[in-house]
Amino acid sequence: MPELPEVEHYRLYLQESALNQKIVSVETENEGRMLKVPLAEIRDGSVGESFTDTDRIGKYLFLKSSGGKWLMWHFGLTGQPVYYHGSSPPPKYQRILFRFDNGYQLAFACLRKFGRLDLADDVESYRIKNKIGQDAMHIPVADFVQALSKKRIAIKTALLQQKKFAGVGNWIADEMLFQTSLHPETPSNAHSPEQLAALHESMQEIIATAITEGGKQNFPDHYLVKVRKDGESCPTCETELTRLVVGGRGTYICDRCQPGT
DNA sequence: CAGATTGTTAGGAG
DNA sequence: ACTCCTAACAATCT
Repeated sequence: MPELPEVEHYRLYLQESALNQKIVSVETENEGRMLKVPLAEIRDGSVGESFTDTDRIGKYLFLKSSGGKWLMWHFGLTGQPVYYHGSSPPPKYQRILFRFDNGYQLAFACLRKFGRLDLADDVESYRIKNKIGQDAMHIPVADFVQALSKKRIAIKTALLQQKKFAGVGNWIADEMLFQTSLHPETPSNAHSPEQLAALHESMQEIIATAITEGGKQNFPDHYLVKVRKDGESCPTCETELTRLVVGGRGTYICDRCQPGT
């Protein structure tokens, strides 16, 4: 669920709620699997400090600590930050908790525990070390075209890889291919530069729309995402949608609008 | 109840 | 060393 636009919302949410309050503790109950470094290191970088800034690359969110380190949050499939007052009940599936000295707390809630918390010296070195690509919102069209021209794998699988550019997830990839009338199983390198440029433009448009619109109900009617499920029909031609599995992920297409080669 | 869901990665094959 | 593919991960919903 949390793809680039949702993580951007999380970033703005934290920017406006969780900054500039002294952190008094970090707690977790047996959720070591969500920590990529020992809890003691997270505590060392946080307790007694406060968060002073936010950043984001693709689906990776960063919170700067006044101690100098950055905390990296990755939300996996079901993760969510929740800022709330300690007198309120905790959110469901709270896994990791930061307490502030003003009585408020910041939870990493995560139903399926695929979320991850990590420490970084700085955002750019973390990006390089972990081989995360440029943010999908900011990658120049030439770099985008070049990245996809080299791969033999299915275009949809290529779009989901975070190493060339980061932030595209399952529904955005389907939406991009639908809007450009491309078939998800066509080899990435079988596309013309013009087709790839169109894909880039569609990616920018979808991400920008998703960030400003927020909820999926507010997307324009011609978007696939509004009807992206079994039994629904194509917003353009009303053909019933087809479900495929591409690279192990559920994929919806319109056979008529996206015929492939 | 079997199967799908979602993002990422470890592991293995070529 | 590289590219590509699959399965695994957790927990819930259909």
